[in-house]
Amino acid sequence: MTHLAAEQSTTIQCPHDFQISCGNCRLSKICLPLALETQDVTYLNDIIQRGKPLQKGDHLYRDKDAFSAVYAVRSGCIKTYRITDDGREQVTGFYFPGEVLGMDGISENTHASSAKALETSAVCEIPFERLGELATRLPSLQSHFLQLMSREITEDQQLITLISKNSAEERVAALMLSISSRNARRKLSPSNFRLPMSRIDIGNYLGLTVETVSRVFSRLQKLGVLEVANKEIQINDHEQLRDLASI
Amino acid sequence: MTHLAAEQSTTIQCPHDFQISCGNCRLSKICLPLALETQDVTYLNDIIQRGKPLQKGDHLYRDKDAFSAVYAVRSGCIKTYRITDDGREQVTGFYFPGEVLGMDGISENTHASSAKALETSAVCEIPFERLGELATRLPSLQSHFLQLMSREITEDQQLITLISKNSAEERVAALMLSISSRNARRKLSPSNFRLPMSRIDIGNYLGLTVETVSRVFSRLQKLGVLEVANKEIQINDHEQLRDLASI
DNA sequence: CGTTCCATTGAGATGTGTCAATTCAAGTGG
DNA sequence: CCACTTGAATTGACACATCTCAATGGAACG
Repeated sequence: MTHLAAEQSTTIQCPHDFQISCGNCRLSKICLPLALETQDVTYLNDIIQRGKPLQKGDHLYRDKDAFSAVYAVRSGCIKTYRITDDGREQVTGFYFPGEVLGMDGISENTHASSAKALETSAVCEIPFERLGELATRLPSLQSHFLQLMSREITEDQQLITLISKNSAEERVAALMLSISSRNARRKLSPSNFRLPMSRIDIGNYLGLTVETVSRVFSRLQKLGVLEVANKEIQINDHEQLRDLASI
Repeated sequence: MTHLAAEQSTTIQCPHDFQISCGNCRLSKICLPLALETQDVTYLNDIIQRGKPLQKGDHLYRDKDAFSAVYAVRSGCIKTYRITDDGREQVTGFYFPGEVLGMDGISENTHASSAKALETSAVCEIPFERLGELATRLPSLQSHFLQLMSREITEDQQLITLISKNSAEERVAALMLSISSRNARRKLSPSNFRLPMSRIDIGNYLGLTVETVSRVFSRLQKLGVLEVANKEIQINDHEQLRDLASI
């Protein structure tokens, strides 16, 4: 890809670069630093650890691992999931760059879910102890972190509503719109993107079988709302898609 | 101590009493004060406001109300719900004594759901600003509050899993077990209780229709697992109920 | 003591799941 | 570089759990 080639030739803006700091990160406007003054960002930056990128399939953490940090995605995509008592998987979220995950581990000091990279991904590790200390000194950090957790709650509740009240078509349409707007937030195309997750993951997340997801995509394509070529999605008619999602 | 005893003999500890304090509240062991030292409990107690009990059907707050406080239930039961874009209701939670609600309002400074009393209920109002200030001084309060929010997240994710992976029978069984264990936590009978919510609310919460809920209750009764007399529930066989819930 | 809402039960409709077959994409080793 | 393997995605036919519609019974409350 031309985009990637350009990044590599300059060596500055590689999204997986783990030498980057919060201060010069493209994502700081939508990530944790959001509410902080320039000086305070450096305090936050100082406690953050950046390791080697995760390869596709690597785990960031696993269910029952000791909880020590929350994570901000810098590139790639992470899915979180839990295993039901009878051994099936339930996908609970997809996390894109700028989004923070791992907060479900706080209550029991143990992760309540597992997190796995859907493609090569870089994450910032934010040690929770030190974040807590810092938050007592920086009220705007405390309040922003509470907001993040609260947003996680409202998003989970939206998903509950989506799954329990909406048809297969509406669920898939809603997910496509969600991914589209999260792309827009990162200044990427809201109409053309590559899905990082499989149909299986999509179905699992939305409470549907793979077959149903596949059929819905076919139907939406026949309607001309979007074009699907394996994982490449092109949204042709946002408005109609919103109508179909009843959102 | 003697003074307290005297109080009890005269005005018997009414669960709706709004003169009660965190220090002498029966629920302090499972509620917000949980992690606090005796002295610190009084600080918390000082910022808490207790009003007149809510009557059945009264709203504690409504969707889009300005967010100013979270609430701890002291008696009765509160349901939270949101209205979907097409005007239908989605019940997102039932809150029993000792449980804290309203945290979904933090992210947007506006409540993301409505909260309504299912029966006469008393609540403690905890102004969020002052809780935040207090938390910066009492680390154990900060961490306990974060734990509360984190638990809300994991519970929502459990509900997502329940709705998207389990049959009607499993969902109803799981809810009965949840209510049973929450009763046990408050030293009430885990086998005999009165449901504060209607079948409609149960179905709505679990992503089922009223009719399906009703049929499931009938089936469970026919199996001898529990006895249902309108809202009175008696669990005869916890183990079998757990099996049916696959939990 | 009627009115109203809630709960139960039955019969039939339907959206999604299940099972199965085929095609397609990606990765691997000869 | 090609054959081979493996998993992902699509499509069809059929089954079934739950929904919808409808009727009745029961509880609660003024």
